[in-house]
Amino acid sequence: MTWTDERVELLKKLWTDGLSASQIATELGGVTRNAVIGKVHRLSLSGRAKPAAAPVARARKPAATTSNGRQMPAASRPQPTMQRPLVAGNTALKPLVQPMAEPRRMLRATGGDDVVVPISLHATILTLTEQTCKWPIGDPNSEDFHFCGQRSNSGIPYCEYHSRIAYQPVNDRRRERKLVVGA
DNA sequence: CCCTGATTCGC
DNA sequence: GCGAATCAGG
Repeated sequence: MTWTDERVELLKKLWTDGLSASQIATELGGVTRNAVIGKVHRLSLSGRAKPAAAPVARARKPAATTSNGRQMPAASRPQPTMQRPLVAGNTALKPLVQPMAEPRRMLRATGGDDVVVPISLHATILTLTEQTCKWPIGDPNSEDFHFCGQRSNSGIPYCEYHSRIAYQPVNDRRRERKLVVGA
């Protein structure tokens, strides 16, 4: 993938909007979060709103050699200054995607299994990753719409509970259960 | 373990 | 310039 003007612009927008590098990478497609971060640095738009933040000097690896046989010219490495960083990292000011706190609900299946439905984490489309439950909750047309957001096993789009609903065995004859889903 | 951004350096 | 590897940290 190449960094076209459009992609760079989108990157800038999403980054300043406070999205994480991995989220931006997903949004852009064809790039990893490392690529995004690298580009962000090259564009010099790293510190997302941290006017007076002291630069954080990071010492990397003490090791002198890597598997490639790289040698670190330790003498030429920039030395840490005496400055005491006020804050490390810029994650703190990252704007919350969800301003509204929703009362959490517990739902139960009504079939008698007495299975507890996971608490909704109010995940949005941008919050979802490879291993967050993508079970939709609520009316997609509503502001309140969100996803389950529970951790799911690798490669499985739903959490344990919602997998059961999603992948009900077809052979279980007359096992129909009216399930209260969504909110 | 999942995630976050930061950094280095071979390409 | 690019981004994988690797780091430190939550």
